[in-house]
Amino acid sequence: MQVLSEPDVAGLLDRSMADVVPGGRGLAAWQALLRSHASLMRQLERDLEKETGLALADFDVLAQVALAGGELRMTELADRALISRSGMTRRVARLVDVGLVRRANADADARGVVVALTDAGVARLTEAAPVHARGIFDLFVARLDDQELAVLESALEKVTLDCTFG
Amino acid sequence: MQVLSEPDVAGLLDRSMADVVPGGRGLAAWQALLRSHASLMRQLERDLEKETGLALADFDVLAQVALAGGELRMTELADRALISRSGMTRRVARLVDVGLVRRANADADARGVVVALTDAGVARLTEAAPVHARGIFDLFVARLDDQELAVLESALEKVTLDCTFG
DNA sequence: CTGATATACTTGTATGTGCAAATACTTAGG
DNA sequence: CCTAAGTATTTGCACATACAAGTATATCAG
Repeated sequence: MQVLSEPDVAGLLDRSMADVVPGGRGLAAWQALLRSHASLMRQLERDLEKETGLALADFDVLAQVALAGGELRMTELADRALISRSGMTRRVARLVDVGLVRRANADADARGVVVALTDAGVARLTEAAPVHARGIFDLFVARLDDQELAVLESALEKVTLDCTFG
Repeated sequence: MQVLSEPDVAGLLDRSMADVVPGGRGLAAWQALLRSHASLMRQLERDLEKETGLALADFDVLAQVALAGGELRMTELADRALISRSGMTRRVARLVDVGLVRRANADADARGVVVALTDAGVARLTEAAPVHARGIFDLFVARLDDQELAVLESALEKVTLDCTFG
């Protein structure tokens, strides 16, 4: 069935892209980035949830606080976890409810809040970290050689923007 | 302030990782993947929304339908857009409301639905595609050389899983 | 033809998200 | 001091999402 007003819908995108991106160069890499990220995150999320009952988003908060040495301000936490400040407010609220994290006033700034791990949070993180590490290793690191990892790291850093949002 | 029950929270993760991932090999690449993806998606989403009023998620539906030659089944569309089937049901419903897409019964399967672009959808896609293509080019393709793009493509394909969900 | 099982899609439900506005505090200027 | 502008965080809101269960159709064994 030919529709006269849409003579070549299939080529529409190809042509638009080709006009802007010479030869479609790099588009396959871009799509590989989208697909790999989506599938890896999905799998890691599922595995972690199933084996530890912890959502990846929540694990990330615990991990970032630990990596920072035990406590972090909300804004810094949001930046490192790559989500909005308001999103972090709610995540932390949930984690406080569950008792994995506690909030305290920042020493020198009455506006500020510092988030720290509770003992239960440390215990939970200690239990979950190896599971997640294992997942990253099996699904990502182990499938790539040193050169690929090195190129990935440097190339992906080149295309990383520092757009905070809020 | 030393807390005896948490002697070295900072090292907790490093040690967990090191136990599983020898030498922390590849972790920097993993983090670069997370950061680059988050920042790029955010920026592309903002730019497209600002310049065309179209959400990236909606653009993606139009683009996938066009790439497929004009029409696609729901399940196939969900797979290609990397979201759940139920999510796609709602996305398409929104796009139908706005008039960018139409639904029809699949020819040989009364359970099936095919999604196709309306004239307005084609027009909108034609307008938005160059904007998005330009964004991908400026933020991603142009910052990398041919070898980096080639390694990215092949390496990221190696770590892509085919985990559909629903 | 019939019942069992599989597939395509949608809906109920709970939850997570970002933006913009609101709140509370801080800092700089006069 | 005291006001204006800036910063840290939280809420109102609207919306997007996934999972599980539900509905409708298809397929296949006997």
